[in-house]
Amino acid sequence: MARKGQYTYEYPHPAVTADCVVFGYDGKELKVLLIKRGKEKEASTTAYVGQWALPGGFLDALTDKNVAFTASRELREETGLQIAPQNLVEFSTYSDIDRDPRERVITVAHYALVKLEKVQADTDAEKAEWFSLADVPALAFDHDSILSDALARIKEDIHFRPVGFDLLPDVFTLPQLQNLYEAILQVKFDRRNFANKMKHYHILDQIDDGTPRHGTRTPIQYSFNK
Amino acid sequence: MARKGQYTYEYPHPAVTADCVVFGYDGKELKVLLIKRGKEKEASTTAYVGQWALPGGFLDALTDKNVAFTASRELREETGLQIAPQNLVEFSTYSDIDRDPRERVITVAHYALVKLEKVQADTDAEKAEWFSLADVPALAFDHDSILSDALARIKEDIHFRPVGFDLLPDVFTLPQLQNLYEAILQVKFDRRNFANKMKHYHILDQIDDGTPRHGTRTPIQYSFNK
DNA sequence: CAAATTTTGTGTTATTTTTGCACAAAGTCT
DNA sequence: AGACTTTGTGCAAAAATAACACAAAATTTG
Repeated sequence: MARKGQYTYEYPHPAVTADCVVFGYDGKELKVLLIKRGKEKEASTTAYVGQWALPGGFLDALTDKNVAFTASRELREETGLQIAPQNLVEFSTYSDIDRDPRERVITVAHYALVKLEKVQADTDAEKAEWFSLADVPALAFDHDSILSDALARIKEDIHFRPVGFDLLPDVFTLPQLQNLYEAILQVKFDRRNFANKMKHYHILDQIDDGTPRHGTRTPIQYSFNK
Repeated sequence: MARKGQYTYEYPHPAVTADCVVFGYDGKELKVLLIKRGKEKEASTTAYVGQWALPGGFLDALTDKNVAFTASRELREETGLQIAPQNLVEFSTYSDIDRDPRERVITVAHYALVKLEKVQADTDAEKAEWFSLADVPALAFDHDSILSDALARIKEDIHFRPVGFDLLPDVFTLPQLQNLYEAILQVKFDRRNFANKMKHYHILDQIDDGTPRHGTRTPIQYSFNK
């Protein structure tokens, strides 16, 4: 462990952290991964003990290649999830002078989209938990703002990037895809128009098309191509 | 002035800076404001001396309310331009471990759009200069990347925010507005379609409509409403 | 186990938005 | 004076979007 007061500078330096808003989708609702603060004994983690917060932590200024790397490393340490730095999308920086009671801390916020089924087993239940958006408690620091900013950002990004790729299982149904869009955008779509639009993009491969169907309740399965 | 080695921390801290990409428009081309490094004697400004760079500087961790405030302050100090923090749009953070040869420096990049005619007189010609995008020289640090990222970001934002508001004079013409869009998006529009679309948004007030016109070369003048 | 309810797939038409295209007059340049 | 450039204007075709109903399979309910 580092000796106290080892690092000195001519001018005051802030601490820099990287936080992660990790979204998953269970087929019904959007979920976000939160950690409970203070269970781990980190010397400097003495604020907001016992409160829920976004996973994240301090940049190691000597070794972390960049803040996305910090975010990835902290996420693994705090939740067990392994998400590569290039899959963490930086969306905003939070730098208000009083946002952390301990010292000046700037945080660079990232979001990530994961296939819940694939990572749920990796989640370290001792420290981390998946919350439905409606059930998210009051969070530490300014993490409420960060979370709502992340949601707003995804609402924009969904128009340009195929968010479904990342959030849905490899095999999924059109109702699932539509439900995901509705969960993110908070709107309702007409089923026929939604299906037509998706077909028009040519990003879906129909998997099971052997059965004769017309009027059925078991939906057709699709996968994304490319 | 601060005594050397006055600020000590248990863990290494990076320096944090805020940089500004300030865009202006002269009616023909997009311009960007650059400064020449090293003319001012700042103790820590010993890298890339003599090179052009984006204006910006170190966060004062003890007094700057947030990084937008830092950006605004440094912009004023380095170029003479006064742009309020809320008019600086943060768009990305640059944190690669070797991006500054002196020490670990994280920079939070902002962009701003200004009416060139209004601010050109304020620009401190000793230190700062407006460059057409085509004439921008190689920049210090990773500022080339920052500039091109800023341009990419504006190309997206122009679809949602009326950037013309900020870049054009209070009174302007449709050809000017179209030329601005073409300069930013690097495409050509049909004059009739462009005019129709703009009219459809109902954001333009026609100023001089007393004269009988049909076929003319002096374009109609408009202003933005609201 | 029968009836009611929910869920799914499918196609056409109307509306809106976007795109492509031509000419005549005013000003500028030579 | 003539040639050239710039500006304003409108309609028609094409594309994208939005509105809309029914029949069969599966599940739930009584």
